[in-house]
Amino acid sequence: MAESESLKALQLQQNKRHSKEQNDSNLEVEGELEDEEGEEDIDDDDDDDDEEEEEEEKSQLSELQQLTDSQLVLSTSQVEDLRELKLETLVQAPSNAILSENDQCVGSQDNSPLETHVEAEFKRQDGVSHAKVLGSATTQGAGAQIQNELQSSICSTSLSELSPTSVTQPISSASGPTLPEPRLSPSKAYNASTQEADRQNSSDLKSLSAPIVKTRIPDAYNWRKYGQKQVKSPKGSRSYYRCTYSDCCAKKIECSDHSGHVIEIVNKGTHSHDPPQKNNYKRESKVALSSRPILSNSLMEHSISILKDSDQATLPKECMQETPMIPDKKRQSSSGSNWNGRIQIKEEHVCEPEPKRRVKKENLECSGTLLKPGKKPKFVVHAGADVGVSSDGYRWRKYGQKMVKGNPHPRCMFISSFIR
DNA sequence: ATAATTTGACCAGCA
DNA sequence: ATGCTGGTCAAATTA
Ligand SMILES: [Zn+2]
Repeated sequence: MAESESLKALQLQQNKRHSKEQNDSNLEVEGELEDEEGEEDIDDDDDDDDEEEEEEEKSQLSELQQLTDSQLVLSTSQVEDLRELKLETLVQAPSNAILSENDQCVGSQDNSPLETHVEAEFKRQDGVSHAKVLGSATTQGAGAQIQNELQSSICSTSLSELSPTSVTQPISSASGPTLPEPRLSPSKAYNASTQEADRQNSSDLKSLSAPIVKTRIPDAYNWRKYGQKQVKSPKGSRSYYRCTYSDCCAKKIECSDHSGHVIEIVNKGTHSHDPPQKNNYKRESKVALSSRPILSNSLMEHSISILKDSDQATLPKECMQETPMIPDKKRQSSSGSNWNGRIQIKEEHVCEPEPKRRVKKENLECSGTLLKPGKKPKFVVHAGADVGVSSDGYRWRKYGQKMVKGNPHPRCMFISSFIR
């Protein structure tokens, strides 16, 4: 077992190294399964040709329009809306929507293959610290944050109806106009971050009737991946993302199964800001074009389970096993594609920040004088005048200044000017 | 040149 | 103490 695992890992790595060659073969493979919808997954091979990207996107868009038109009634004149709506419409649950104000939901038909589930699980544990949770369960406003996030894929209205125990109910998603606007440009950070899973998918995915699964749940925020781990027990991987917004400490963890499908997303912490909304960028349009369809593809055949929780301790591993899929079937799938497409989204609100935080090495160095080889100690002192005695007691002379992205303030470089 | 991702190492908590 | 695991860091790599 272990051997096969490592072998797989090796292969994966090779895939990465020679992704382009791999792409070719993958394309062949995919070719068999999506003759008709093949156009949708241009993203697969667009690594090389930036130039054609746009054109392809345009054509893709028209394809999209056709597709969507066939599925539901949309005014095609509103291309913008269409782009946004694509996702939601696809995500839309069958007609038995709970939603009453389905003005927002563009006429959903039953032919959508997909269900959307909202699961809320609130386990009361020993009473402590869960008042908050319950609060958020019963009052809609408890977390604007949560609302925001949920809204991006699911109608928020149903949330208020969730019972405190554990509910799974199909709802109609698509909160069209009410969306804070969308998941837009996570694109870059995001697309890239999916690559690994994508590659896996492209090889494993064969038997799925849908095109490529770009495993990514849209949300309006930009995430940067800062870690990934292989996990054994459910066998898969876990990706760690952090919100790119400065000073925002929101994180999320994506758990994928062995074939790279995201089976669970855990949101940790709350954003200290509103979802980014940059429509003024030129690139944005492009990005939007390319990213939205991708996302929608990914969601087409999924069910999404959203699971709210305040504390991971309340959700032991059982849940992990519960959610992914029916245990019986999961094994034998020849291509590992029996994954039933359910993604669980979980909200976690940690009261106290990260008890687990690793101690910064700088601190270690400072205190313990143990220096990693090749690491230089770094000291940060308060800025003073261009020349003069700084708060560290030494005299520095400014010799440069540059702007650093993401930081409104310029970075000034100082050189020690020896005095007496 | 710059920023984002990958990936092995590291740390802390737990059994 | 030992090993395992989840989470994070950061150098190297990639885009
Ligand atoms: Zn944020």
